[in-house]
Order: sequence, then C-alpha cells, then structure tokens
Amino acid sequence: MSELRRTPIKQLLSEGRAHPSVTVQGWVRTRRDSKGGFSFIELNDGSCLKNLQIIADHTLASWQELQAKIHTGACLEISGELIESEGKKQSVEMRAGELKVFGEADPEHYPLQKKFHSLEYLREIAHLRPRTNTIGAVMRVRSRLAYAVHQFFVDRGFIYLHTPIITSSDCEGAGEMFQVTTLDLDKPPRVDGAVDFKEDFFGEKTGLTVSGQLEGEIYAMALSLVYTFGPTFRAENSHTSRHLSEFWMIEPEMAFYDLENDMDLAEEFIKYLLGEVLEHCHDDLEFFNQRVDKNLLTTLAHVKDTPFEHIDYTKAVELLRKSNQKFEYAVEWGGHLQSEHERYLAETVFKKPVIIYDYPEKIKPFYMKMNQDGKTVRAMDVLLPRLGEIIGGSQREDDYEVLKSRFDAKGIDPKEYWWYLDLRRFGSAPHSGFGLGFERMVQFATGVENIRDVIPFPRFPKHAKF
RNA sequence: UCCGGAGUGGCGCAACGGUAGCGCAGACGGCUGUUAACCGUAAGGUUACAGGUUCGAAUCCUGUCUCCGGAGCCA
Repeated sequence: MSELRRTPIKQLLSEGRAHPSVTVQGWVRTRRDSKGGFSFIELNDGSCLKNLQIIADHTLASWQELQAKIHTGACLEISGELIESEGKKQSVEMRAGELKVFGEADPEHYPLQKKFHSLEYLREIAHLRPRTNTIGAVMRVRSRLAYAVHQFFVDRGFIYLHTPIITSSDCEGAGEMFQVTTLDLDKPPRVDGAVDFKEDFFGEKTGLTVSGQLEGEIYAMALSLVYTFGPTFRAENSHTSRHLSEFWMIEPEMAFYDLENDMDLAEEFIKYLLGEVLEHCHDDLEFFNQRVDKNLLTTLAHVKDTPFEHIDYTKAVELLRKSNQKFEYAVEWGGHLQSEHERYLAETVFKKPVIIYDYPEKIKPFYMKMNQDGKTVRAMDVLLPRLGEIIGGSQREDDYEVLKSRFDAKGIDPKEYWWYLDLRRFGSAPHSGFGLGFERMVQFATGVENIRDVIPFPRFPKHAKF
C-alpha cells in the first residue's frame, strides 16, 4: 500500500495516451465475460463519470479464483498497461497485469445491481448511492459549485466569515429553530412553572442557526464585504421537493451596497456559478442532459447569457391581475406572491430569471430598509424558471430611528436586538445582502427534481439516518 | 399541517372481485473484442400492516404506517 502510485481514472481518460505501467483502484460497475478467455471489467473510482475498461485474462495469476470474486460493487486494485482500445467507446483501456481484490460484493445481497434504480429507492440506501452514476455526478457538480462560490467572492475582495451554528438570536421570521439544550428533558429545572434556561448549558435558550445574516451585518460594518457559507437549520414541517431541515446557505453582506448593487451582484453570482460548472463539469452535465432533463444544457446557457428581468412588486401584481391566467390564489397588492404566481412570471411571461423587488413592508421582516413611500421595503427575490425562489435579499435598514419604530410596529422587544441597534448608533452605513440556498443551486445546475438527491445525507422531518 | 396519488418477488411494473404475471437484476448453461451485450434454463411473492364486507379480496370498506406529487412556510 505504501508504495502505491494510483492514477485517477479521470486523468488516464483525459490524457488518452498509452502507458506501459499504471495502477488504478476503484469499484466494479459491470463485468462482461468472453469465452475467448478474458473479461471486460468496468472500473469506476469516482474521479469522473466514465469508467475505465479493463481487460483481464486467464494469464493472470489465479485468475479463476479472482474472477469468482469480481462482481458489480467489488473493490479492486489493478496494475497493468494502458493501451489504445480496439473498442469504439473508449480511447484507452487497461490490460491487467496484476489484480487484487480489496473487498467483494456478494451479488445475492448487494443492493446496487447493473440496472436502473429509482432515486426514491436510492434514498433508502444513502450509504451506497454515491456509487451510482447519478449521485456521483451530482456530488462532483456540488463540489465544483462550492469551490466556485469561494472563488467568486474571494476574487471580489470578500472576506469569508464563519458565523455561529449555535445561537441565541433567531433572525425573526426566518423559520422555526431547533432547540439546543443539555437540560434533562425528563425533569428540567423550573422557575414559576416554566423551564429555567438559566440552568441550561449557555445560561439561556439556544438553538441552531436559521441564518447568519445578522452576524454577517456586524462584520460587514467593519470589513465591508463578507460572506458566509455554511449549514443552516429550519425546524419547519415542510414536505416538498425544495426544502430541507438542514441545508447550506451562502449569505454575502456588503457595506455601501444599495438594493441595485445587491441585485446586480446576485445576478452576476448565479451566472458565474453556472459558467464554472458548464466549463468544468461537462461530462456530468451531459449525463444529466441525457438522463434527467433534455433541455438542461440549453437552459443553463440561456440563464448564464440572458440579462435577468427586473420588475417591482407593484408592477408584478398588476401584470398578474391583468393576465387571463386562472390562479388558485387571487392576486392582491399586499399579499404574498404564491408559487404559482412566481412560476407564471418566470416561466410564462418572461421565460427567464426574474428579480422582483420593493415588496410591501407588512409581509417582510423588520430589518429591510423602508422606501420613501412608507409602504414598501427594499427587498428582492430572484426567481428561476422551474425552480422558483433561489435568492432572497434586501437592503438593510440603516437608520436608527426608523429601525426602532419597525421593532415597535412588529411587536419586537428592541432590547433583544440591542447590539443590532448599536450598529446603527455607531458608524452606520448603507448595506445590503442576500441568501442563496446552495442545494437549490445544485438542483438547478443538475436538473435533479428532488432536493433530497443533491445533498449527501438529506435531513427532513422524520429522517436523520446515516 | 392540508389536498391528491401510490404501496404486489431484490428493483421497475402488470393483473382492478374468481385465487398473481412480465421486464431487469441475481444463479446455472451457451455465445461473443464486449461495452444498456446477446440466447436459453431453473429459482424467487402469507400482494405494507391490522380489522371488516363477500362463497371468494392484491382488487371493495375502515384504521395505521411508509413513499411520491402539489400547497403553505421559505432558501
């Protein structure tokens, strides 16, 4: 093992050159036997979508025994000569010189055979599903997107900020929190009948973060440009193909950005991410284009190259009301735009990404900046065709008095946010930010319909296995 | 949480009141520089669970559980 010089299959295939001696390690996808006294083994090591075809013949030491152990799923190490392939489907293939079986996979019991498996079934075997083409490809794209996120912001002078996972602030309105406690749930300490959180680990009630935004604002008021990229938790009982209880969110926060700057950055960001995967994940995207969504590559290129539509909430409402489209929910100024409305705008009216901005203040949280009209706030949502909302953001209220009155209007105790108000008391600055749900981006980039298939180990109500 | 759909061999499906069949995978045999390989043989199911209706239930009814789609909430 220690002297091993393994070459990733990706490298062998992309170079496409013969080589007298190479070593590969990986898992068997299929084996096809020839009575000519040899077998074709398709080996995959996860470095890329494609397999390396290996020719193993009876001249190998103890070939009979080995062959009996080589089934779909077995893990092998093979050394040999890389030669130009006689077959048409690959440029190079390997003629095995030495073959070692690391681990067998009993075909009677191995759940992943060389046949189609539904994504629903694969979810039940989340410990084995990374060995499939689809999940492997998703995770390579996901990884590339994560890398691109950092590239994008670092290239633009942003500081990567780690905001806390455990927190006592709940970023009002973002969602239900998971509670974090070390109290004995059978007999918690009580004062006046209520649970006494002074006795809890942190001396107060704490939970898992639902957003790093407020902490992001703190650091933007010092470092100017910051972004967070980390796990986020929502204890909502939502059962949809677009929600997870644990998901990854990217939240940039920028001092001296107004809402227009914010929207421009959001658009540039999405286009950058798509450009990166189009450039670097070609085989995987091609696979999705064939197997998952025939229009995927066209859609991605279109979104990457087309300017997003900008429309304010009031005009969007007018447009929806004037349309002859029948909606399940009536459209009224002051109400939330429903999924069907958003989809209609992005898919039917504009047929491209749409940014809706200047929402009624009553349906948005306290921290968004009030407009001159006193009725709307500087909020924006980016909607993608098929997927719906992928980004929500706003310019933040930077005026101390206005913010205080917003607390009062929403019935929030300003004492809870004394530090947040301090940012407006001392050296306040106009600033903006947004949040992008990373898994939704992976969904959009791959065309995979259910969000549970774009994260290695999905967490959703009643599901925390693996 | 609400609305709709579905649970049948390992997986994907059929049979929709008359006693369960096909494809794939797996086993065995044959054939082949094969590549979603191909051909043949045998094997594999108390039809999610618990009750009920009926001469008879996978099929109809009730309840429970699970999964999928949609809605709400959002990212």
